[in-house]
Amino acid sequence: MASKATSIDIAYRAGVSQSTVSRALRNSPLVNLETRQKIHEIAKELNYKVDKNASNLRTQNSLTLALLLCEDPTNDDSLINPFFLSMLGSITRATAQQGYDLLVSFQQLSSDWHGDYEDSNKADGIILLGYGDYLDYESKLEKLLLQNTHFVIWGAEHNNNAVLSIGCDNVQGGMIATEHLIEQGRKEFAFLGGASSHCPEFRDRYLGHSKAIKQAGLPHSKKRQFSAISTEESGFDATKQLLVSGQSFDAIFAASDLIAIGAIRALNERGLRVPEDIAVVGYDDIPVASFANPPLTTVKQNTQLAGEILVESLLKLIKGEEVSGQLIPTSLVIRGSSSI
Amino acid sequence: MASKATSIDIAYRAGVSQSTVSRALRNSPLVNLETRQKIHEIAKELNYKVDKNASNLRTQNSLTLALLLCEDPTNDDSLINPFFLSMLGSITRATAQQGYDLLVSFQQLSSDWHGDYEDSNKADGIILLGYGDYLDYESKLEKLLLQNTHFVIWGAEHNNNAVLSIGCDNVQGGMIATEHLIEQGRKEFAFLGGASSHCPEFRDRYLGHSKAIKQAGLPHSKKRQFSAISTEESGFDATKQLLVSGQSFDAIFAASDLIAIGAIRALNERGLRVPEDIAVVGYDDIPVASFANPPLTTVKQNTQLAGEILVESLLKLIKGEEVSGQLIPTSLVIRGSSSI
DNA sequence: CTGAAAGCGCTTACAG
DNA sequence: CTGAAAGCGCTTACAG
Repeated sequence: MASKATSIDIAYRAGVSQSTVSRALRNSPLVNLETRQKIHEIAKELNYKVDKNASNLRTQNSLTLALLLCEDPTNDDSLINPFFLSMLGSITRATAQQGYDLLVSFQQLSSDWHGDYEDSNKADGIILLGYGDYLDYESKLEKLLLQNTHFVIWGAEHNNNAVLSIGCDNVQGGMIATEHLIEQGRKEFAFLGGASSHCPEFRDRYLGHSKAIKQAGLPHSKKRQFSAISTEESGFDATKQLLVSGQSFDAIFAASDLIAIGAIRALNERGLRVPEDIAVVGYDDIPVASFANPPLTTVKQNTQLAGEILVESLLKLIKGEEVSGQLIPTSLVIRGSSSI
Repeated sequence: MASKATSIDIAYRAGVSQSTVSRALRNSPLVNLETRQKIHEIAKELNYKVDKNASNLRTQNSLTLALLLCEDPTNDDSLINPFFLSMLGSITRATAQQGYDLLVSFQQLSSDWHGDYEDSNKADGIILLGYGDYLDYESKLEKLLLQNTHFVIWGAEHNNNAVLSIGCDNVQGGMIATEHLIEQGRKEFAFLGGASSHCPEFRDRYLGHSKAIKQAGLPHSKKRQFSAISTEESGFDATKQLLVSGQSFDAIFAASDLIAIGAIRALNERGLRVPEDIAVVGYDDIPVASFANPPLTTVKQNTQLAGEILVESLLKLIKGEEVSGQLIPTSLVIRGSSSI
């Protein structure tokens, strides 16, 4: 094939200088309207597209964002948390809307990616998504800050104020889930999910959960909290532990839908019916939730909005505008697993 | 912050020329080992990363692939077919393994993306994924070919041999699903999914389905085929139509899991039990499948392998090596929806 | 083994 | 409103 057209080819055909072509294509008002139109026509004819590498090199920005999905290495290789997949969708859309491209990468928490994307001018900023162990994260984030990398992270608020984090209001989510269970007349609540600072999102859900119980004047016991990571298996195992613990309970609030689905399986195996014997509420509203048996009541995070805010905030950060972290409110989706 | 380090900064500190730095960083054996090591050290110290825009501009390639997900505009904005999401995961991984970056974009079939990525030198090649109407596609693909764009598409074989397509063997998939139903003693089969050339993947599944029935010497009737697109709603509607059609049937083979799940819902509403009254088999093995009620028997596509082959094929194409389309075999995952 | 130099294709002050 | 020119940060023939 003929090699790709350049702005010089266009200049030649239009009988103007290359600078004028460049201006015209960027719709500079400096260029005579007629000339501009003619140049646009020729560009279309030649199927010309501005070379991104050249223009980025010149302007020193890339109009590209990088999305790093940090997977928990404990997870199966082929399984990405469906919640993140949904976020990925909304981020892709939001990025495109702003006229940026999106570079996507899955990273093990262990790998050495800090700032790689921005340093090599591949991206103007980075969005970090991940449910990994929070504390392992810390040092990497520090390094990113040190390098003045532009980044936003999805999740709980950060101890370090310099880190811009956007997340759903997990405390509020834990509250509305638990309040709903209380309204259903439940009295003894188990919580499945890590409640330590290793996973602040789960911890905050637990905090909201506890708060709702106390506000209702019901007895709260830490003994009914069982750690789990966000997989069906882990939820299954945690529920087994709960069952053998001898703790009595009539409701489970799981820190994620996958945990909740594992819990339902464990309950069923034990001959317990959901919701008649035990009400179950999950978190995330992943696609599977509505197809679970029974359909899962769950706390929905507005991924559409979250993606938009994440992208907008990052762009503001890049442009040097004022930005602050945001908490996005959650809502409860009531299905069969919690109400008879 | 200090502005980003360049190869000149390194050259200055190392007391060599910038060309030598460039060579050393690319590990050229031309450069003295000692010098090379020193340069690498300094680079690390300065947190230097080769500027991608500059090097890409110079070498005229981008070490980037673009993934275009073409969504059916009929779909809800926020819902991406879970099968594609799984493909996205495997493609991301395969791309990274080959040392390439991945640009991801969701496109409406209607938008004017042809070759945009490659023309602007943002990517060396394009992977197309999508369940859209096949025929609408045609003209775009022709254009891509005309522009000598490097691309692979996921899906059925193409009429136009010049188009490199990688896909699972849909005929074989349709066969193993149906053979399984026959083994279960079923005799009258309904097929849910479009069987026209608008959607060759579904059509091929239908072909395999029909073939298996004929091979078993069982009666085959086109009247038991009902069109559906890959959504739960469409599966629900198609099953309603099937039910009012008066056709008798004891098994349903759905062209996708989402269709199958919709079918099960429609059957249940009608008071029919799965699998006792009607056996159901789906296609894709999306995450939801194992959580369906009953768990869905389905044809599994090896997305891991598919992603790898897609990426490898595209890279070969880019490098000008010999490539040809491939059919990836499928396997059957037997669950409760088809066997009692 | 190393350096000086050209050039990838743009954008944008500067001069007119 | 337009053009000539510099320069973004690399890679790589060319010459030594």
